[in-house]
Amino acid sequence: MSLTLADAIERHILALLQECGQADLQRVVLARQYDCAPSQINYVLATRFTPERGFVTVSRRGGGGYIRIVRSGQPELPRLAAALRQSGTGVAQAEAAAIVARCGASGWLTEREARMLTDMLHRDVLDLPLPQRDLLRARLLAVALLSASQGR
Amino acid sequence: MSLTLADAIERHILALLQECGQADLQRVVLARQYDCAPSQINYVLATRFTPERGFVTVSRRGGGGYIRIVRSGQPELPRLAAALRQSGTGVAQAEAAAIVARCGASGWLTEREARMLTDMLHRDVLDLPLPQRDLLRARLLAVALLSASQGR
DNA sequence: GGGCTTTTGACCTTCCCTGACCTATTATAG
DNA sequence: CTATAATAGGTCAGGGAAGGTCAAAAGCCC
Repeated sequence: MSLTLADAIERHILALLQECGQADLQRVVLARQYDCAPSQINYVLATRFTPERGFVTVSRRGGGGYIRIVRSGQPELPRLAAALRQSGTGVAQAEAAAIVARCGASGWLTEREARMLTDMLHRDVLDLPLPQRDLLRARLLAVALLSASQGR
Repeated sequence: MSLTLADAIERHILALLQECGQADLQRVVLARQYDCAPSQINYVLATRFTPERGFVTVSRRGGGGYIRIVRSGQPELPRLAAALRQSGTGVAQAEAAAIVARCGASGWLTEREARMLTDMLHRDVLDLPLPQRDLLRARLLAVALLSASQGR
């Protein structure tokens, strides 16, 4: 559909990232290339290259200034998954729900993903006697979080 | 046999779908073409291109906004969930993966959701003896699909 | 007339893009 | 060394361009 300016710039930056795994650019230069206001670049960064979408940006002002965009893995989720796995202990329904809710609130999971997980981990669904039920829940949750952290 | 405006617009969109399997349109443009209120387009979408009838619509607002309608030949999520539940029988891993993949391909699930489900439903994760394992997988999948269908 | 579907219009939310102004960093003149 | 100029990025409010919602009016068919 009709490519907006923001979309075009997004692609440009994504292409750079594809090439080198990191995109260095100068705001005014890119703005001139696309014949737009420099702040448009900030708009693209703010709406498309957010931490929530797995990017971090660093920049420097003044002479020789630049903007650098890099893909950031999502360390939180793998770390959480590892913690769950290591503990080797089970996870109660309420505990799981709290973890999922926190991940949702901080943007690591979408609202829909959070809802799916919460529903799936309900005791009536797992339907096992108690020591095993919580263990299964822990495994499922760990796998889900790990899986969610793989790319986007 | 009176052809209402809504019917005409429905045919128009169906024709577009026939051509390319996907219909992209701009609301105001189509409204002008049929000399009607823009919200009339929404009415047609809401009454004729519903998930129940096998369509998904996505849209973007603001400059460069558009509406996209795609046919998803795949069974609707709640229906699938109900089928899984009713059958009362288990679901093998390969079967589950295929279902999830189809849902992903037709846009009912995001790529990430599909990956999460596939991973969660792996036999090593469920880790139960065989009649129960497939039954648990069926329950999990049904709940997940149902949950995913609950709004966006 | 009663109950359905269709159609419209007023109002809302979201997204794009810019311009004016601000802050940080470096270069340079005195 | 310090003050100032030059350079570069950051922020924010606001206007315009879409699409979304909802209730009320208008048709239509018993």
